[in-house]
Amino acid sequence: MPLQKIAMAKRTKIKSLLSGSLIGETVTVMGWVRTFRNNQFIALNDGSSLGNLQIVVDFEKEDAQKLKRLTTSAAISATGKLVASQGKGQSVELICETLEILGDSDAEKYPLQPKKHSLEFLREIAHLRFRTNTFSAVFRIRHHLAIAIHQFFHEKGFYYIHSPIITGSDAEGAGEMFKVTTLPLEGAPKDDQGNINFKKDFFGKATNLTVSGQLEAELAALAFSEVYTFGPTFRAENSNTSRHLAEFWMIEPEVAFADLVDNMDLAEGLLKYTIKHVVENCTEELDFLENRLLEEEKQKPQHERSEMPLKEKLMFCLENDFQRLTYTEAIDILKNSTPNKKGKFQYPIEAWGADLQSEHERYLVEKHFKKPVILTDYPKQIKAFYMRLNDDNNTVRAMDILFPGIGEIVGGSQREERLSVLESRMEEMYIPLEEMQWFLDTRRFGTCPHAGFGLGFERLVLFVTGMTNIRDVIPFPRFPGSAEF
RNA sequence: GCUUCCUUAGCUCAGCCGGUUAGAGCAUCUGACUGUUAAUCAGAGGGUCCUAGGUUCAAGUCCUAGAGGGAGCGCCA
Repeated sequence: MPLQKIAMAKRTKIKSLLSGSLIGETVTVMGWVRTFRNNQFIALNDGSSLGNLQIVVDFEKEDAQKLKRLTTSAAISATGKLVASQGKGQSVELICETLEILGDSDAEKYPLQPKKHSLEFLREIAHLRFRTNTFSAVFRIRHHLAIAIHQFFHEKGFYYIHSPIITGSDAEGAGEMFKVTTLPLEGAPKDDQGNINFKKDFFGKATNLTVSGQLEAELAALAFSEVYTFGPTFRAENSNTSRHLAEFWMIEPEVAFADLVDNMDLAEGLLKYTIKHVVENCTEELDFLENRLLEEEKQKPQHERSEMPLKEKLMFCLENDFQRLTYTEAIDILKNSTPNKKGKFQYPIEAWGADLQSEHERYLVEKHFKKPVILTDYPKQIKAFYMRLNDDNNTVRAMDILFPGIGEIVGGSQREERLSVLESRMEEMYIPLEEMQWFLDTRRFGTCPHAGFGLGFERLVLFVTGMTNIRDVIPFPRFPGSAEF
């Protein structure tokens, strides 16, 4: 039967065929050829699962010219009977009755081969890497994590708030911002002082891409009690690491009538809920990624290998409480640690008040406690203006969650709800008060204790998939010098 | 932004102390085989050795600069 006579909607997804319940039925499948072996066996993938469907063609009856077009990544439609497989590698297979090539794929030019490619190479052809097992597993898990996050908050009665992507506030204080303007780069209108006159710009003022939805989420939290945002955020920092992106997705819950302990409980609960969701719903993908990692580890020297396979690492994270301690306690541990005494730290710990470097965080998480760590009550000098000042007048009710291999995955705090304290903190840190009156109104009209945090979505995806470069867990990564596609 | 390593066929890599016509596996193409599992077997084609200078009788190999990439650091999520 020619394709035109089959409604596209009549196709059956490969995932449901692989479950075996449709054995004996005649079905139509559509997908992309992964391999074509022995002039008989097509491994077909349609993205519905990691597994391929084996399609058996009768090369003695089929047109030889058509079979030559069954190249890697050609799109085809096949109709036939689903039967139990005679071969050993799969439980079911489709005995092909009609075969149609929907889209050819020139084998001489197509860059992907049925073999291992380096992640660096695939990053250069990010538009095609969806078609590999590794990236299909990663992005399927990314989807499930996003769904789990919404589900978690919805079940708890949180409302999903859409904070703006273009922001008129330039005092969010979380990093360099990308400017948004329709003014021409050359010959932009100037004011009396010779500065660019943003009154002539599209919005009548200077605007930027948001670096955080937190301040807007606080406005909503002081009406809805419990809200969260989940959207893209942008940082124009020149960060060249495997953990930073210029465009990334962030989850920012904000809760009224909550303190720092509630905040830590919420964050730990969210992380465990979403990881558990993936463990339960993405078994195939986790198995694949775990094996991939094991293969990769074989190439490495002993001391660089990770201590646990992927799934064990996730289960360990689910089954153990995160280690909670104050910054001050952490400094004591670090001061008395072997690497500090032996001068192994590049930045030795000498006095209270120093910001912790990556090497210190890694020591605490990977060597000392060997599990996720929540650090609280940092010196006020190294934290943001909106964090609640403790009675010691020295530390703030901040918390960072540190994960093995990732570092900081969550940063949050109980917010400063006292207007006068907040105003004096803002003055100390040179935050322009006059531009932040809308924010300060929350502290004027029915202020209350509240807390919230930001969770870096890609860092969560990194942890759950075991990938090591953040550019491999977002479809089209943006970072300094690169905005392809 | 800083430190460090890398760049040789479509991909992954070898190429010794600077010395003849730069190699392998996979992929591709041609043929054989026909229940394969990254199929197998035989054969063929495929190179701006990242770019530009320099040293040298001689440079893929040494030096300088630039471009691209990785890892680490800082900023953070």
